[in-house]
Amino acid sequence: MARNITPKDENYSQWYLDVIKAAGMADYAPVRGCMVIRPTGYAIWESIQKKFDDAFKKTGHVNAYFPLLIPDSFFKKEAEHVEGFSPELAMVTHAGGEELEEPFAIRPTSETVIGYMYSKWIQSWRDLPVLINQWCNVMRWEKRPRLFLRTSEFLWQEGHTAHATAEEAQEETLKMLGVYRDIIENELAIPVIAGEKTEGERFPGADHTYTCEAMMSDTRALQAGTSHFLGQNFAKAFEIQYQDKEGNLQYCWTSSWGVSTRLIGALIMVHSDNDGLIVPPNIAPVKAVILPISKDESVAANEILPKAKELSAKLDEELGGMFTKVDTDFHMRPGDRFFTHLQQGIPLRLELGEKDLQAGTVRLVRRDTGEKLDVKAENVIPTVKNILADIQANMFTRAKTFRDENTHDAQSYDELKEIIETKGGFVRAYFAGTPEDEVKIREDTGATPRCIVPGEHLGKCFMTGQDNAKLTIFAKAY
RNA sequence: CGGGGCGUAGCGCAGUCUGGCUUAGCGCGCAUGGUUCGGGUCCAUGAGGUCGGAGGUUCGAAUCCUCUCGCCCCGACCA
Repeated sequence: MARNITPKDENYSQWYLDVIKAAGMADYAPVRGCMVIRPTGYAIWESIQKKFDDAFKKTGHVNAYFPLLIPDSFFKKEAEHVEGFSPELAMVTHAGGEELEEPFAIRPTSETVIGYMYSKWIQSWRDLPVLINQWCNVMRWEKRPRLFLRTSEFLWQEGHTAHATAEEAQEETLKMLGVYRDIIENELAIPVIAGEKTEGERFPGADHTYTCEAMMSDTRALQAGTSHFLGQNFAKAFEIQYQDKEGNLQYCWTSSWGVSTRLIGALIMVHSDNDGLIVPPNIAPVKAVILPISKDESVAANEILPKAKELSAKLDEELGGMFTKVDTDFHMRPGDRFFTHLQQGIPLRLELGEKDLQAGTVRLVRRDTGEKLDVKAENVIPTVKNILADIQANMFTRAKTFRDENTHDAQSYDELKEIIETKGGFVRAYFAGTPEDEVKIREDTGATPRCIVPGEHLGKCFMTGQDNAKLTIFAKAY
């Protein structure tokens, strides 16, 4: 058992912070609510970034960059957007030693400035669609920050698209939701429910908001990615207009979608254990670590190390990239070296010691299950490939089983309250209430509607009693 | 912003009530040497502090008083 990590069931929040610290992923910055993402954490972000970026490019998007500072007045152009964001804006009021005539907001999201630019760029139906993404940092002055989950500044991508028709924009919104779902499930091994948000949980300025909703290992919910159909709200606010084939001036239909470094928080809370971080092989910057082990440092360095390097090179070639690492910290005892890699979440450890050399084997140890396996040297490469695939699948299945076991149905409001209070987790119930009802539910139970279950699931609303209410997931959320 | 707590070595803390017995300690970590070595060895030696800051009381302040800065937790808030 790791001695530097508080057990989950003792204090979940502390466990989460301890895992981050033990893995060396992040540290607090001198500015309140801000964090430094350290190399181990940043490598995971780069790995996640690459998966998404490749998928965006495949679906026809291109990257661009818009400025960090946005004129304050831009936030006043879309009524709901103002209301949603002004409380958490950070402003630049002085520059060059003088007070600015108009303060600049540090972007909390870029719909406004991108809308402004799109209105200049888009003239004709021939200019559409515009499919642009940007990777950047944003700032939202949150009252209660939490590493990776809610920091004042965070890294993310925001896609912003403009289309000629509502149908096309809606299709784009759902397509990107699907891309998110695919990557979060198949690469991050986090099962999600990809559904629409209720009115009260909608993005300020959107007509429809969709989410990938995940369950953490304490059964609370986390929004892991969102995609918004913005209708013509921003097009009208920023006059994003084009001439159609008939020569008529039309407003565009826009969408926006984003995932952030919050996904790293999700990764930690879904998969990790009391020994520390666990990263799925598809995301792990280092998929396997090879440890030459010997009582005699010179034997380790001169006799075993070359074999370890050879094995590493072969594996990298077979796995298609630099994905293994050889541990040369011979001055450390094996136990210390094991823990270092364990806590960094490296999926697989290959031990190459004198005993293994004599037996002609390599010992493989899985991070996810702790299972140990002695494999004949000639079978190491195919076995590693199989085990990595198995770890990936196992992590997803394990998370999905956990989520399903902690999902319950409620027929009435009383039942919903009771489940939230006693069992927690996701509660499915038919709901057709107003945003005011959502507030009441939150005040009564602490839970909020996370999303509407996709598909046609209709029934009688537990709150209003009306028919054709949609099956909705309620949970306490981060 | 309301309620509570805390600032002493890189981290976690004791000492503060009852000022002097501390040259400000302890654990972890770190450095060096030895020992050990397949899931966090053991031992020795050592480096590391303007006790958050300013002012005051006193022969004497980490300790008492005043002011001030910051952080954490709970609540409110959080597309």
